[in-house]
Amino acid sequence: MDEVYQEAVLDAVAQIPPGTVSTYGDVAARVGAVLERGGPRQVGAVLALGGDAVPWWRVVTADGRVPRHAAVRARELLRAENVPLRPDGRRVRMAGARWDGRTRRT
DNA sequence: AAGGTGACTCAGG
DNA sequence: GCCTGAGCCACCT
Repeated sequence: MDEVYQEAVLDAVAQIPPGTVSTYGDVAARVGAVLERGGPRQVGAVLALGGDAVPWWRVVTADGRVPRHAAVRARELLRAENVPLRPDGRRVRMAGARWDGRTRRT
């Protein structure tokens, strides 16, 4: 199996700084830039398996919605680390919370 | 080989 | 703002 890809995704997610978020597409792009494969859906697939080991709640859809399978839980966690949410609290304010991938930890 | 499915995304109505 | 349809990548029947 594609352990390499899975590890790359989990690593990328683990590097998202607290208080910020990335989209599935962003993660897929960072991983894909190196491995030349995968896509947003693959990122989701990986998180579905071993996601509990990383801050999965910092990965949201392109329009700032949190993953539907655990939306409530995700909103709690995001709010807890001060991620800017829209007034209704149902979506993340992408303009202010989106991580650009530059402050990578080594 | 062909078709279905999904923690996705983008453009249209 | 919600629903569709098409595009997408990998995996399963």
